[in-house]
Parts: sequence; structure tokens; C-alpha cells
Amino acid sequence: MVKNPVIHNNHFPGEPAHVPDFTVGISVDCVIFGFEDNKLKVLLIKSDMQPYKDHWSLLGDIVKPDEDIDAAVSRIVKDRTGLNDVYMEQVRTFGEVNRHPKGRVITISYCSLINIRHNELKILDNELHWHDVQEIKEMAFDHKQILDACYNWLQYRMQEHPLGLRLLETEFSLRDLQLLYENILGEKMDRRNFRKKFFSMGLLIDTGELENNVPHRPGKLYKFDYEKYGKTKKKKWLGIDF
Amino acid sequence: MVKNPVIHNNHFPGEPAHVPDFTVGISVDCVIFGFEDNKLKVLLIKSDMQPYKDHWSLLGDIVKPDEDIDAAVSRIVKDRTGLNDVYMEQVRTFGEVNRHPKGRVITISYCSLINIRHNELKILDNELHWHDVQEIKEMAFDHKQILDACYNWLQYRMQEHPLGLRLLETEFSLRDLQLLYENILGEKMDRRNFRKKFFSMGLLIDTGELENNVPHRPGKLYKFDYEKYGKTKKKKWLGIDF
DNA sequence: ACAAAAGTGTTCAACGTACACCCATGC
DNA sequence: GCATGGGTGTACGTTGAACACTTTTGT
Repeated sequence: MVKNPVIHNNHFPGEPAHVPDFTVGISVDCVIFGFEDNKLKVLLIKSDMQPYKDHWSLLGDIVKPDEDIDAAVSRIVKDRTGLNDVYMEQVRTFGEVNRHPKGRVITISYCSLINIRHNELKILDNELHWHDVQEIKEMAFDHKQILDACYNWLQYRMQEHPLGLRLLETEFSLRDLQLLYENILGEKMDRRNFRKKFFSMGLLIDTGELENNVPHRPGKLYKFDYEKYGKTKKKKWLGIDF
Repeated sequence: MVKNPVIHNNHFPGEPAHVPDFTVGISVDCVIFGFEDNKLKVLLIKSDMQPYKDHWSLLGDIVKPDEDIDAAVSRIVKDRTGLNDVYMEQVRTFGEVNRHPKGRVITISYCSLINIRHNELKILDNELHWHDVQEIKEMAFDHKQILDACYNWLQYRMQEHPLGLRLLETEFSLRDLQLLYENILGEKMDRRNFRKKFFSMGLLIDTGELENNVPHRPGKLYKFDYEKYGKTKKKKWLGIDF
């Protein structure tokens, strides 16, 4: 499927002298995380390509020739979840020669975090739905490797930045927040220390509301102060502000 | 230069159903850092492509159709510096539609760290040489943006991991090490605290040698214990051990 | 009354930071 | 003997970790 794999120049340019005329496909693959029932979930569909038919696959597509990479990711997320302006970040590019059975395809992986209840799945072909990240063993292509990289990325990043909040409802209890951290990081935490740490950031707004329909003393509900957070000085990472 | 930009399917596959037949170029760009005269340096050549002719450019090349991405980077580094087995890491992929004047080219940027004295520059076309990172203002394509991302990456990473040592001679004084950190991070540090911190890692081997030809009391020379470092438990980051 | 989780402070250890003096060498 | 940087220790503040009891609500 690689056509005319001929390179027309060998002069070691500092940059390509022209676009070569062999075909390399560029795709993006989206690891869209959600959180529900105290479990980290990822949105997958079934592959219909041999030899991976019926294996689970990330949501991906070819990047169109006149489309920015981020735009391709936004398009996929929008088409599948109905959501615009989703939090997303490039994680890593995978391009082993034989990673794709139909030819050379290099894929740029992105991680997105969404609230699983504030979206509605669309284009439900190939059994699009949410899967427990912990249960996933095998996947099509090198998608397990990509998922692992994104999960690992999430674990690191959420220890430094309040990313995880995007997985929760806009109003949440500190219990919700702690369970989110405990489940994604895979470790129990001390409730007092956890609360202390979050309050000391000064970015939680007490809504005045309480949980309801809980069979115990209801906890306070908070919102995250995105406005204040936006004004705080942040370190840069790979040229991007957080 | 984009040929036949036609996509043959619109069925939202979880993966590309086949490699599309429009041409997208894939390149790698290498930010090869060195350190000399207390300055961080990067290896650049002049571009000979309009409209960037005579602008400085990173070392890059098209990824060959049967070549892994890492292999392309190794090839470029080897061809330019003569070095094998250089430390390198993928940083980020850049792919704006109009980033390249000759068509759609997506580039995967890598950062490499080498000892500027333990290599010999090869293929010296287009004024290949080392430049002070601090002095670089304008570059060809989006290469300034790539350089900034890699510099920022280096600043972060070297605060967590002893990467920077790869920029020094195999035997170095603590003064060398501190100057390296101060220059790359752009801040003065306390000598006693700096030494304490490095010694507490337990990864410096006293060679028994001393500096010579210095107009003051000579400092001890150390080696880094790569063997012991290799055995220490490390955290994972994007699926890669450090 | 009981079950379940909310809410709350203190102590200790580890770590980072600030800071000043004597020592060895070259000139 | 003087200039230059090498080499060292202590005190303090901040941060993260460990740890238990009272309060509020639903059943």
C-alpha cells in the first residue's frame, strides 16, 4: 500500500527540499477519558480491519491535507461526543514501520478529558462505548501502547495540575475528588491531608449546596475556580501554558 | 505540492481504512544540544529554501518509508556528528497546515544531548555549526518554536533527572556541573546546597583526579555512576523509563 | 440507636534554603 | 601575600505524612 516509495533526494537538507512522493498516512488517535462509578473509562470502538477485526480500537482518523492536527482531534471528539472545546493535549507520536497493516501510518496521540454525563455519544457504529481502563488487555494495532502512554501521562500530570476536575461534574464533593485521585493513581490517600492540600490551593469555591440522596451526612459541593486558576502563574511545559 | 488531496472514505473509522493517496511528508527535526564556554549550544545549518534562504534551521530530514522514526533521528545525528547511541527523546510533533512552504509536512521533534568535544562535525554543507541558544532570534520555518519547546523540555527534565551530565565531559568537577545547571536554568544557585543535593543522590564517583591548569585550587573530578543509576527505580513518563 | 461518611489539628520527619568561614593552589 | 575558587555545617521554615475523635444525616 506504500506507493512509489522513492526518495528523490539524498542531499541531507536541513529541511526537506520538497515533499516526497511516497505515501505516508498521518492519523490522530484520541484517548478520550471519562470517569464513572469510581472507574476511569475510555471511549473505544471495534476495529473492522484485519487482522484486528473485533479488537478494540481508539478513536482515530486520517488528518486531512488541509487540516491542522488539533483540528482533526477536535473533529473526531465533536463527531463522537457532540462536545466542542474539549480539553485535549498531544501526548506522543507513534510511527513504527509495521504498526499498521495497510501501509505506513504515523499516528499522533492525544489525550482528552471529558465529563461522561455531559455528552451524548454519536455515530454509534462499531459498538462505540465506554470501557474500564483497568479491564483492557488487548487492543487493535499498537493502541494498547498508546493507551498506556496516555494513562501514564494522566497520572503524572494530575499530580501537578488540577486536570482531573474535568472528569467530574461541575459541582462535586471533596469525596468525589478524592475518589477520582485514588482510583486514577491507584493508591489510598489520607482524607485530612487531601483536603488540606486542595483547600490550600485556594481554587475551590463553596457553592453553599450539599449533596443529596446520600445515606449519610451530606458533603458540601464545590466548584473549581477556573477564572482564578487562569490568572495564576503557571510553569511552561513543552511550550504550552497550563 | 499536495497531490490529489482526496480522501476516499468518510465513514469515521476507528482507524484509517487504508492509507490515503494524498501526499503528506513526514520529517524529523533534531534539536542537538551541546555545552561549551558556559553556554548552551544547538547545532544548526542554513536553510537553502525560499522564503527561508539563509535563515538558520534545525537538522532534519524526511523519514524514509521503511524507516522507524527513531532510526531517522539516529541517522541524522550520526551523519552530522559521527556519534552512535546518542541520548535522544521525542518531544513534540508540529504539523500546522502552512508550516512548510512546499506542502504539507508534519515534523516530529527530538531533543539530543551530546558532549560537544566528543564529536566531530561531518557533512559541513550550509555552514553547519554550533550556536548559542540565547542568541537565536529568528529561524526558518517554525523551528524557533520547536527549539523553544525543546529548551523548555530540557529545563524541566533536568530538574528531575540527571540528564544534563550528558553535555559534560565524562569527568567533571562540581563547579562544571553547577555552571551547567545555572546556565541552562538561568538562575544562580547556592554552592553548598547544590553539592549536598548531588552527593545525596549517591551517584557521583570520585575519580581521585583533580582539575589541572586552573589558576586556583583544583577541584576534584567525578564520574557519573550510570550503572548504579540504571538500577535505581525510576518513574515512568509517557511509557518510557528514565 | 446505629451506620456511614463529613469534618477537623497536631506532631514529626524530610527537604529546601539561607548563610560564612577556612583551605589549597597559581601567580 | 594575594587572588581565586574549593570545600564544609548549622539553623530555620516549609512541606508531606501519620494519626483519632466528634458531628451530621438517613434508616
